[in-house]
Amino acid sequence: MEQQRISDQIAESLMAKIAEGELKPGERLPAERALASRLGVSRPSLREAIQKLNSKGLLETRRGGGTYIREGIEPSFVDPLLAILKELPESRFDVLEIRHALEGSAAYYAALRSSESDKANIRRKFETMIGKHGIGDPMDEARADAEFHLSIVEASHNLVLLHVMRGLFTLLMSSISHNLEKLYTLPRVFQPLSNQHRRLMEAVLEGDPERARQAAQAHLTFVEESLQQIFRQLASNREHLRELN
Amino acid sequence: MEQQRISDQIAESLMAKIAEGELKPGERLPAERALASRLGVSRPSLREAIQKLNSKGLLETRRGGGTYIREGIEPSFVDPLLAILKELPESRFDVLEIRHALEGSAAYYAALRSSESDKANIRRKFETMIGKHGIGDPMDEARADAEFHLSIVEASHNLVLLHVMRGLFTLLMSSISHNLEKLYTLPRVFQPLSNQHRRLMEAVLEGDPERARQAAQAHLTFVEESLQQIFRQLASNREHLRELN
DNA sequence: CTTTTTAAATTGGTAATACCAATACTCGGA
DNA sequence: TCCGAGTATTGGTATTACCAATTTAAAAAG
Repeated sequence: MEQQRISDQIAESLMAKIAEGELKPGERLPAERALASRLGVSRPSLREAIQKLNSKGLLETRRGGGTYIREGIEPSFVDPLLAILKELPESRFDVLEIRHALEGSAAYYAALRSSESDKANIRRKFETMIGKHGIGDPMDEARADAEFHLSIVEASHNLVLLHVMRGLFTLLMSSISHNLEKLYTLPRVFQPLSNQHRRLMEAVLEGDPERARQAAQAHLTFVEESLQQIFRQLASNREHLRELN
Repeated sequence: MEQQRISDQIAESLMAKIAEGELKPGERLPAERALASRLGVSRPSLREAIQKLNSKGLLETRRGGGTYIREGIEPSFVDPLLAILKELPESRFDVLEIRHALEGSAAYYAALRSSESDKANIRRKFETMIGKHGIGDPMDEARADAEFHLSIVEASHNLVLLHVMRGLFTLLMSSISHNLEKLYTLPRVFQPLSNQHRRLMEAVLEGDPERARQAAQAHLTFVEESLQQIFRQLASNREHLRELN
């Protein structure tokens, strides 16, 4: 009675992989023949599954080119927001407030649920983030920072949370990208940041939920205050310029 | 130059025939082999078209039986993320975990920042929610419940938070709609819910951030546990049915 | 050495065929 | 008239082959 079409099973499994982030938007799917043999199914069955996802708008197929995962899946939460943020710069801190609430929980559940591979991934992202510092590309460093935080969110094994956080990061990146370098180049800001990241990671790796939550919240409080200072400074600079006119 | 897949052409033609009434709901489609040869296409191509319409909910296929045109015409969801998460039942509790983290903050900031009109709006939504109880439409009651919570989020004056929460509510509604009535019809569940709502509202109206946060979190904890119980009970019911076979 | 051209490899699209499994139907027997 | 077994029908899956568009890389021209 539990007889499910295998094309449905395939479609479900692919959707799960997209939802879990194993397959990222814009990425290319393996060729049909290769994927079919890897999944141990026939090519027609795989194609039926692909057509379904295609009609749902999750995939995009170009004849002779390949099958790609459609972009614009995350913006379902974010899309209307980009317009808002352009009109209302103050809402930058709205994003930080939400991160403050969410990252604490993410760290908490990550400490509880993370598998060994999750932990290895977090460590790897931490190392690359450290390695990016001082090379001179603040945007690259910011991306590595975001990926470190997202690796913790992934380890929380909450798919909805992962999607929301991804949306928030793209939002944050696009709204304060020009001010990010300040956050990474000032030594008296970077050193505490690095320490906070390390404490957060260690709490998660050791499986201490409460400490992880506190570490995440302390980190976000610091980021929030640092950005506040930077923006205040910029504002006062603008004031000075205005006086000079 | 814009070459269309013939499976798409078939799907389109079938949809047109359904729309024009040439194929009526409940009616049976010709057998795949017959229809394929009548349309002059191969069976795999026809099958791909059928799978697409199948995943859109327009057709219903029974192995060995035949393919029928579905009676109920449901509004098809366009949101890809929604489509994904609807297929993953675990995501229900993912949403609740996030609400747990976010609604506490929303209540906190609402207590700090709400204007007089915000407070009036919250009161109004609370009254309508109470008024809906016992009339017999659980879905309507659930909607009023959601609007009450959203009125508090609005009062937090965080636009990004408002958008995220709206998305989460539609997700929650669509994923547990069939189980919602249990949450509102059982008296021993409704009474505590109502009290929690009142305490949350009072804390916000009186401008007590910490109490508001605690009230929101206590409420979510209760909802989470109640839904866990309901789902566990449903699962055990299914077990019993299975034993009877 | 760079640019352009061309040919081969890769990839999705379609078709034909065979066989399996579940269902529907028919016909014979009670 | 009803019921049950057998058969035909129907959807599900796999295999194979070939076509068409694209991509890639090698080769040729500058």
